[in-house]
Amino acid sequence: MEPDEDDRLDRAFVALADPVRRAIVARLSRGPATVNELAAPHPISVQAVSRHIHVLEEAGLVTRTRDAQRRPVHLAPEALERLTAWIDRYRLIHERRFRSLDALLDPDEKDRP
Amino acid sequence: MEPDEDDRLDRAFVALADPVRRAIVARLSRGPATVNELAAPHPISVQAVSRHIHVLEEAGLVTRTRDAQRRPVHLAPEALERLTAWIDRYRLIHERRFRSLDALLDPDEKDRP
DNA sequence: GATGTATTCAACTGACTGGTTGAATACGAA
DNA sequence: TTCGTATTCAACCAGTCAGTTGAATACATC
Repeated sequence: MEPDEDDRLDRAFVALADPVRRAIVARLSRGPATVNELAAPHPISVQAVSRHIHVLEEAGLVTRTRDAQRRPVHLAPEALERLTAWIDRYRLIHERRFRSLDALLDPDEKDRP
Repeated sequence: MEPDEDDRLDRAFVALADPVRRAIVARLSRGPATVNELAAPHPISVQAVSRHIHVLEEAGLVTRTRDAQRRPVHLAPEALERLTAWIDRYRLIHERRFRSLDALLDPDEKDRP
């Protein structure tokens, strides 16, 4: 059951922990781009960016296609959804618990927006 | 302008990149806990967990109170919101762009669920 | 086939990180 | 004051990671 589901989530969090990779994701949200295009804004070598993209790919955050010698990179929004799902899960558990605590301390306000 | 706003976001992403720290966040969503309580489920030393909590605190993901010699840790859901806000921002930009591309290629389906 | 461009592979390096153990601090209880 | 518990500080170590440069691969064009 769920062989590497946890692994994928972990890789996604690790991938977004790097500011360069987050910048790449931000750029890709506006459309696919090649490695060179993605490297241009950053003061690091193209090779380094290539490896960043590989990390994002392993995390399922991006996919790649072929176009002659180019390898355009595309955002894979499902992986981003998995991340927000994880975060929201615990955020909502916390919030729900908080509300019921409020209700406990202040029983008159049981039905509040 | 926004002195360390970026820094806070970065620390939050880095903090959640570690599975132990994510487990701590998950546990705290069900209510505050002491360092010892948080360390119990993990096969590492209490000192190590103490440092994990410190990282979470620096990222603004948790806060701490005093109770005699205990230092209960509480979840700070606003930081989690900042994370989802970042992710959703680019996820939505991507999705919006995708829809308008669809409409361009297939102009008849302008109003689809 | 030779050249140029886009990308990746390989080997190396310095910095950071997560773990350890041992000592220190803070506080309540006896 | 002494003892026990909770937590943190400090020094150390091994592994990981992001960057580098140089060589290799893949493809289009000349």
